[in-house]
Amino acid sequence: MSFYDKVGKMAIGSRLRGLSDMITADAAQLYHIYGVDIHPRWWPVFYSLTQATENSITAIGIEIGQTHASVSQIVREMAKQGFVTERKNKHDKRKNFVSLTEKGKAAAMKLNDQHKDVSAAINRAFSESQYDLWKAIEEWEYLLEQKSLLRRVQEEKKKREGSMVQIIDYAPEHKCAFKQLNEEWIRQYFKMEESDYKALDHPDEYIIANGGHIFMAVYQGEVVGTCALIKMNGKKFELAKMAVSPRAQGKSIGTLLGHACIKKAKELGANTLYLESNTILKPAINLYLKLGFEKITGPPSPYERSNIQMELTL
Amino acid sequence: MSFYDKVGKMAIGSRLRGLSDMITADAAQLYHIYGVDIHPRWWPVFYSLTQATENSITAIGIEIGQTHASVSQIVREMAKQGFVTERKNKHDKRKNFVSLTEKGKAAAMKLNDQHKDVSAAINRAFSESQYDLWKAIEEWEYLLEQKSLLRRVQEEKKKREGSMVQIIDYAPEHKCAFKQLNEEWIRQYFKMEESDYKALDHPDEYIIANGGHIFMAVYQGEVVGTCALIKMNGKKFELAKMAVSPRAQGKSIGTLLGHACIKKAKELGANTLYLESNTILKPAINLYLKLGFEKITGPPSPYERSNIQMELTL
DNA sequence: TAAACTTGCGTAAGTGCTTACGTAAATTAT
DNA sequence: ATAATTTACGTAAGCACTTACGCAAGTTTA
Repeated sequence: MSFYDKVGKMAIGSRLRGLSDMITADAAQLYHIYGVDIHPRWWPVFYSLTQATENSITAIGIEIGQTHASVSQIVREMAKQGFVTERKNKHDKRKNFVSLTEKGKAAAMKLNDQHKDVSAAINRAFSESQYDLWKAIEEWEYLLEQKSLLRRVQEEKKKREGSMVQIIDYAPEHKCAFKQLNEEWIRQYFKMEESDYKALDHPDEYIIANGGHIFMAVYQGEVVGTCALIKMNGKKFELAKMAVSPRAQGKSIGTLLGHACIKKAKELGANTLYLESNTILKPAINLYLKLGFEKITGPPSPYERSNIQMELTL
Repeated sequence: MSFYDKVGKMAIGSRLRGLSDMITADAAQLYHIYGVDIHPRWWPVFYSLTQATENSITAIGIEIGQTHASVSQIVREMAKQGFVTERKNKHDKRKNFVSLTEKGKAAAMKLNDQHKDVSAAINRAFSESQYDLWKAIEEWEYLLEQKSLLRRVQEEKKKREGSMVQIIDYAPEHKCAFKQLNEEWIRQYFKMEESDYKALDHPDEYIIANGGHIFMAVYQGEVVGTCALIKMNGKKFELAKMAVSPRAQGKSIGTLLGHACIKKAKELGANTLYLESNTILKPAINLYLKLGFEKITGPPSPYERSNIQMELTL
């Protein structure tokens, strides 16, 4: 079994390149057949110069879709062989205008024939083929323009890693992790407050014994996130103490914790979920919005850092 | 209008390359995301070494479809970074066995995840697309394997040039060209004989006045080929004095002359065409066979160089 | 009107492969 | 058993581009 088959379609890049090489490979011989002693890479420049009698380096580059540096090199080589002449522009002395010499024009004539024949050969190959390579390339160019391969892979990574995250119920051995995960982000953006210590040091009493719930997110055997449901009254719970380790970000762990909390709240008979946050925590606010929370104006919060309140009706 | 559009499908090579670059462009960043500090081009070697714990340079090259030189370079770079170790083979001291170090194995683990995600992303892109790029590439690989682009272009060239060849009737001003074209090839392979001079110096008397016919092939204003029909008796004509200038070969001029002669012979009421040739003139014999002539054994020829006789029943 | 920026170009160096070539070891032929 | 060939590998250089950088000439801004 070949490498391509083993690796699968991931090798599409190499394969495209291989086919391109296959097509380009004969190019050098081709020019020989037509009796023009030029390098294949000169062709686009030749073509460009037959369209406009005179053109500047950069303009040619733009036209043929290459860099000015590449054109500059090609022109130097062509000039050495006497196919083109260079001439500084009078008005703008930076510009280097290039034009075909008589020898260049003669070669261009022959290249024109070659262009016809190559086009005909390729068109014939296209008509022989069942799958439309041209359209397929166009489609992929479009697809990758819309969303780069990098982004596509990142999405797959997130999905795969997300599926490896387990959301489990809080247990006494998580007490330390519960506090640490929260303290980490609070200290980064704000400072620890009185109410923080109450909840983080005594989750059993303040949250669970009070009819609430705590979830922990586990990734590869390590606790990397947490989120709590705190009972406010019979039908209303607060979503609080959500924290995800920075080392585990980009795995949609927040979303998973959020969904788990919403589900649990419903089970516990809640009809409303409430939360407090701060607008400088943009990714968090975005997450809450995605979960369906809406901004409200409620009673003042005991937390100093709170500057936004949100609610979700279940 | 872009260069690609102007040039048409001839640019398929560049376009393939462009797409390949587009796909490969993100590769470097990709590795960074997965926390492995390697060059993208190392990937196939990594992959190969995870399959077989230890392998030689050339064997890896064959597996991943690259040259041993390429692998040798990659391995040198990888070894410098401590991803692989090299070990001379005991039995065959030429061989250099390469294997992953612990660091290499750790990186390979991460690369495995990356492989999964990239494959998934690409497969998803394939499922989003309407035209099957993969099959299209496969088809083109096959098409070009069957008949290289070079040969395809040569065929188109022949066709185009053939269509520019005119077959005209002999006129007195062709006398010189008629002799020259024939003398050229006869002297190259054999020597001029008595009968040659008779026909070539006096085509009007020996061929035309005798009820035969002569065709001349003209390409770009120049006489580049000729062929004569010599009347043997009422119903039988000899196809003779066929000559094509070496400078005009590869344009199917022989075929065009042959067809013109066959058509004319029919018009002149012939039922049989006869010819004499020599088996060292392989392209000529092939042409005659293609025109429908078959080998016969007839009466001895007046030409020394003749060692084969052929006939075509009209 | 000087300073800051932009544009056009050339040159150098890098990229990821390849071909070409040289050397040593192993195998086969004589 | 020596010579000729093949194999395995490393190194260099080439290919067709690119990016990076520097310089000079133009243009805009303060």
